[in-house]
Amino acid sequence: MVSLETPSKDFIRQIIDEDNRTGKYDGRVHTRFPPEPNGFLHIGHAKSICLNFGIAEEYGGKCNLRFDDTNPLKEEDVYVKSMIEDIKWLGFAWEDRLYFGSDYFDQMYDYAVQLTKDGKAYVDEMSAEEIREYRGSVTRPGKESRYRDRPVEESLDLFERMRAGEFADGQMVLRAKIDMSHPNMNMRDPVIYRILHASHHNTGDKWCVYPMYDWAHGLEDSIERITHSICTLEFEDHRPLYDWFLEQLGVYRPIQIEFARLNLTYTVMSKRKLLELVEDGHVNGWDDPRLPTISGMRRRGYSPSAIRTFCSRIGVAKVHSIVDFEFLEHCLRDNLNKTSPRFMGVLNPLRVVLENYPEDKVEEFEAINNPEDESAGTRNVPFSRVLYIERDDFMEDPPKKFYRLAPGREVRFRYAYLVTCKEAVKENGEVVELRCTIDPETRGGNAPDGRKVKSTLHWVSEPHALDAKVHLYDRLFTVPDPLGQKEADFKDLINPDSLKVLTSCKVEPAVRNLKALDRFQFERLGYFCVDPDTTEEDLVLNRTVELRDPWAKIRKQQRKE
RNA sequence: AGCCCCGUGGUGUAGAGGUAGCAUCAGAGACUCUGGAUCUCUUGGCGCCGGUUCAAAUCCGGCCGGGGCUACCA
Repeated sequence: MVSLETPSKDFIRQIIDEDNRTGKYDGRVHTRFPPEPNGFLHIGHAKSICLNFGIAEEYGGKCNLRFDDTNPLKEEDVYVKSMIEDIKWLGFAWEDRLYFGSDYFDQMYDYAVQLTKDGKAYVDEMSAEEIREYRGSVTRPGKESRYRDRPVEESLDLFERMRAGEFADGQMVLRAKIDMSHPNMNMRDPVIYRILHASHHNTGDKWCVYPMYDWAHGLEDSIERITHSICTLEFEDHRPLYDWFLEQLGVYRPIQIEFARLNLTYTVMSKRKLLELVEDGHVNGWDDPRLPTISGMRRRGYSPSAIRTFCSRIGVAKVHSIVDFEFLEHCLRDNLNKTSPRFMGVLNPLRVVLENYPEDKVEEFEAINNPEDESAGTRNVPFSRVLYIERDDFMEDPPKKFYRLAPGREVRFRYAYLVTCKEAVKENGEVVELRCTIDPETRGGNAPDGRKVKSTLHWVSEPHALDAKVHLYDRLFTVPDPLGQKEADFKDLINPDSLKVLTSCKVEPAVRNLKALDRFQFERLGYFCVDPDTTEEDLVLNRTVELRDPWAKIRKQQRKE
């Protein structure tokens, strides 16, 4: 019986529940993630990875990592390596189940021979153009090839010689014999083997005939005894063929289930478009932090956990959809808030001199590393007469709702003192320095008389400050759907401010202890991570995402008014 | 034009004949040594028409709308 309190499940998990209930696969759940190693993994793949590995985990089943490498012209080992790194980083394990479609080339070939023997496949010598012509169109039935009814023995002989390398690329192909007038184009005698005199990243020069996707994929699933073969919507029309092949061969049959791929606003997800951005130099490589690639997101400072949470919370369905970028950022902040140590850093420094603070005095204040995690402990931050604060934290002529520093106003310097601004020193009309005083009674940040201040600012002590270069990243495109614009090429819609480089940032000394890719928060600014390009001399930081910032919104509105 | 898939707040999803829920976004407020976090509240939705039924987001029919399919790619 079905439990009364069935938690909400997506349609795929509902199918699996039903299959488990009826014992279709004896209660086994075995999935696979089958990328073609011809590019880099992106957040869209992460959805599929989380789905396949996630389902296996939930049902106490297994998930294979299988590289679908049936086209030697496009596939390379470097992609295999990067994909393995990315999937591991996301936190999934396939134990000893790392497979390649090419592992099964012998079996696939044998099955093709069997199909031919059964009179259900034939060698066609028509050219690619002719085959295309004969296929007909979506509204017009196709025509049968003149080679379609050649004797089985002849096809067998030709196929054997195709494999032996007697023929040139494109000279002939092996085709399934199905139905040239089938309303589903995929069933109009699909090609299952083609000649390709190309070296394969795994099998080298052993083969010069390679199986097509439709032939290979179902067999790979069948050989691995996959139960639920989960793929994206564009393979829906291929399912009848998937089933047909396995049925004709009389072999084990998984079921194919299709779901909608992930789309995100303000970015592009197709491998081809990403490649274009990389090759044309619009971004700096596949791991550019502006890209939705796993490697780019890793370098940007995304956590595996945030990505996994996102993938599970967006759900799975068959409707085409575009998820708001803001939702990804929400999942990111939610995770980073709980896990990131805090530091103070000033992006656009403004010098502050505390006139009543002794010249050579240095104090240390204890700062909380993570208010969300007591076990993160505390650290000491040095304080002295000359400090830097954020330029944005001071206004000579503050508008309504600006709570920060202004002439005559008192604010708190985090963990330190209440500070009052006495004067703004200007050069050529620009504020270059603030002269301020502290209230010595407020050491630690609280006034004995109980008076309150409206805001707390972060600061960095000038003599102790570390210099840093900071990359500020913003969305890659200026519009939510860069590919949906009729009149414009998506590359013309790239946000010119997607990357800003700040070179004179000042950060507290404790940041020195961080390693490449370490994630942290600069209080009041956002989440950052250490860029791998960081050296002993040059500290390079990447801004992952800003903190939610109500003041920025107010400011924006005020400017409009 | 043929075949296949899909229509629930702005966005992403739940619902399986009986009070349309959750999340995000947006707006308002409380709290705060991060204008962060947290907490409270508010706006907003079943594509359309008909049928079945005491009762339809749900079942049936028609329409409208969106997407996919004509590689020796995957």
